[in-house]
Amino acid sequence: MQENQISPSEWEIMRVVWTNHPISSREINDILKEKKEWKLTTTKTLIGRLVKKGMLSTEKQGRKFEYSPLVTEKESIDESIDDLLDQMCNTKVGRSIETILEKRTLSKTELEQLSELIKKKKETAPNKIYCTCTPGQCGCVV
Amino acid sequence: MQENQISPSEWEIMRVVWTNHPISSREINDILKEKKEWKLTTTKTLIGRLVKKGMLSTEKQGRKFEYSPLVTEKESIDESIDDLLDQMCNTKVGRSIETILEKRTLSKTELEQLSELIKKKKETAPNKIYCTCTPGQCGCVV
DNA sequence: TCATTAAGTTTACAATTGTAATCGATAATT
DNA sequence: AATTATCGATTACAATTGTAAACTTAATGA
Repeated sequence: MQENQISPSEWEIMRVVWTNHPISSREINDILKEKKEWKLTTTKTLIGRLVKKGMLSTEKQGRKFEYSPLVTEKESIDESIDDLLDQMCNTKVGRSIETILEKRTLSKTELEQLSELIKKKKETAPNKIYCTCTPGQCGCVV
Repeated sequence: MQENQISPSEWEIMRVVWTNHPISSREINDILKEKKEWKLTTTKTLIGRLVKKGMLSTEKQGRKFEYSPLVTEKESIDESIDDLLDQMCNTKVGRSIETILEKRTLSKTELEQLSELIKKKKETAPNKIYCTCTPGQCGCVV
């Protein structure tokens, strides 16, 4: 199936480790206590899977283990976004960004940065986006 | 687990049906022939699951069935995006959009529309985005 | 009419994921 | 030293997903 992605539950663990590391399984579990009503063993299972997937490193600290991330949060987020966008036609990406912008709140600064970036992109932007979908999977007239 | 989402393989089917409907299972399979080397039965299984999930409607047309979408492509795309963004801190959304813009090519028209939208959003944008993450799951200083 | 197609349905089976109990080793406590 | 509390590791088990064979029924062609 898919090549070693981070599942939603695993993502919860990763966020904790990205924020605090090195960190022990108990500490991870404590942090997630209210949000997810997981038993300690559940947390441990997820940690184990993340270690096996190469997402977390372990270091024996005395008798216990301390975990640290082997991938960055940005990397992982970007990958998820890519996976998502790869599922749709190129010509739908623009509209999707619009939808995000409509629904989510960004700060003035963030919007300003986006404006800048867009201005720059406009210089080299094509007049038309070409669809590369399998014929029959999108209605674009290329 | 997750509430009736569309899996990647199912998504392939949906794209075909969104583009061409009503459509029969054989036609769907023909369209996907080169992209996915699925047996006809595989296609049928996926169609069956989508019908069960309420994503496709069936209509008996003589002896065979014709399938049509019960959800729109935009709805589905937006939902996927929401699921993804919900996994991250509010304060990371802006940066994520930037990343998309950097990596994907948008047309002049699309960029123009985004500019417009951003301009409008700026009027009501806050100076700061507030993080609502579980403490310990992100490093934002709120 | 009888065999062959073709449609959908049922069954299958491994991998992934969500969730957790149990086990074995080690450390801390009494 | 004996007991208990902790760790990580192993095992468990159902739901979802990817992928497909087998089955049933109805239609079509010989």
